Amino acid sequence: MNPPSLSPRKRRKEARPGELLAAALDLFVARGYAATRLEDVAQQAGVSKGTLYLYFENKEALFKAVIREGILPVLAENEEIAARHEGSTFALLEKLLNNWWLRIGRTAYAGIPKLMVAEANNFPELAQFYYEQVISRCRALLGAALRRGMADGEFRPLDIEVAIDVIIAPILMLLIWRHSLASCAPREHDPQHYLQLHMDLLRQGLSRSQV
Amino acid sequence: MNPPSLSPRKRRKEARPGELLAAALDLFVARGYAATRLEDVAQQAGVSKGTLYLYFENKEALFKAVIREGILPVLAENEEIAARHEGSTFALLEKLLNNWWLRIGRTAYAGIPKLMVAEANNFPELAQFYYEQVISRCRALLGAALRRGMADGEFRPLDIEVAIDVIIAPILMLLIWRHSLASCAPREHDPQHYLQLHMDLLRQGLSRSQV
DNA sequence: ACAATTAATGACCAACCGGTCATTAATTTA
DNA sequence: TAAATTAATGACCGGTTGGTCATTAATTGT
Repeated sequence: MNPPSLSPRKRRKEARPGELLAAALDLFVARGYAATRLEDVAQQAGVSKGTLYLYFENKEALFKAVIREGILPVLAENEEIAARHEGSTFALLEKLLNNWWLRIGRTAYAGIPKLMVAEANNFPELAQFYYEQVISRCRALLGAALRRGMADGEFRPLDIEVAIDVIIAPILMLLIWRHSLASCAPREHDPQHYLQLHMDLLRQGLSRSQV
Repeated sequence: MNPPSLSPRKRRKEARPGELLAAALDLFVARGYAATRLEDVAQQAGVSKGTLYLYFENKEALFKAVIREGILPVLAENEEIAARHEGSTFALLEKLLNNWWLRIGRTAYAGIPKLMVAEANNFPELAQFYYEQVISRCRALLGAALRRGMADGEFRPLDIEVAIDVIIAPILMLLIWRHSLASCAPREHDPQHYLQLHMDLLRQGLSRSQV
């Protein structure tokens, strides 16, 4: 039916998974989980749909692999940073934010939080996975930092669990906005500037002594 | 084919649109725009799919009608509150937040921001509509308040456009969280408590004089 | 009572997509 | 070189859904 062997059908067992994961990240982030067709993922990775199923059991496994390969290592890195840190707790918050920006915020992985928010209700399996693997660890990390800051009097006393949410919210919204309605807005804001203002408000808002 | 007139086929031209809009809001919020089947909307409103198309041209028109009927009136209300307000600007922010909570935050409409974020990329038509009708007006309202607070020295000087985003972020994330991954979290936080903490941080973070 | 009007129905269509599997062919082994 | 192995393919299946339209029947007017 098609011209014989016009397709350069090469066997590259080692490279396929990585290329499929990269294509999957791109398309999942651009279109969401449900709306991403596996045939498109395969095509963008330069293989056929059948080949994708050779390397990943199904759509869900493919998605989980994207998270595992891309997000979890950065989390481990930030946990390491917190463990090694000496100095003011606010400086630790800045370090964590900075590394997060370099490894997630400015990369394609920045689209994952919006995707999870968007699909959580329709794919509870995925939501559970993401909550346990990513969110709970993030919260634990930030919670420990806040406790540290309050314990030595750098921060004023606050409900830790609630404060975690309030503090992370603008950071998450930055990503969510840029991956959803930002295209409708007349002008794009500078993310560095946005994060700077958030940290400014936070420095003054958290402080115990009114500097 | 089916038992004759077992169905209580009643003609209720006046009531149908409202009932269809209520059902649509419920399902759109629960499942998202793309994943909501119009047959389910019709069924929940007690009519057949054909009847839905008698009152709304298509899925998009149905969704826009939900926004128009439910969200825009509240926006007008808040614009009115701001116009009439006298007293400190921070008190105005509290008034606006309070009315927003009563009319949107604690109702089913609270699910709309998550829906828009989730579907914006795949339905640019809808995103444009929402940005122009809702978001730009919200931003204008908050921007005017911030300008007022800075002009009379109550707030310290900040980049208005960026501050709008940073300040709204935790409020939006409250809704987004509750309509997405909250079901995975072990314990539910009290939204009033969350908003209170946000306003506390903000009062101290925005203030010029260090009270 | 009977015809005219129109609200309401639901079978149907075309398009779409996750996942399967028999077939093809690149590569390795002997 | 020939046989064995396995990477890669793509036609196909079952299930789904937005939207259409010919038909049915509730209501209204005379």
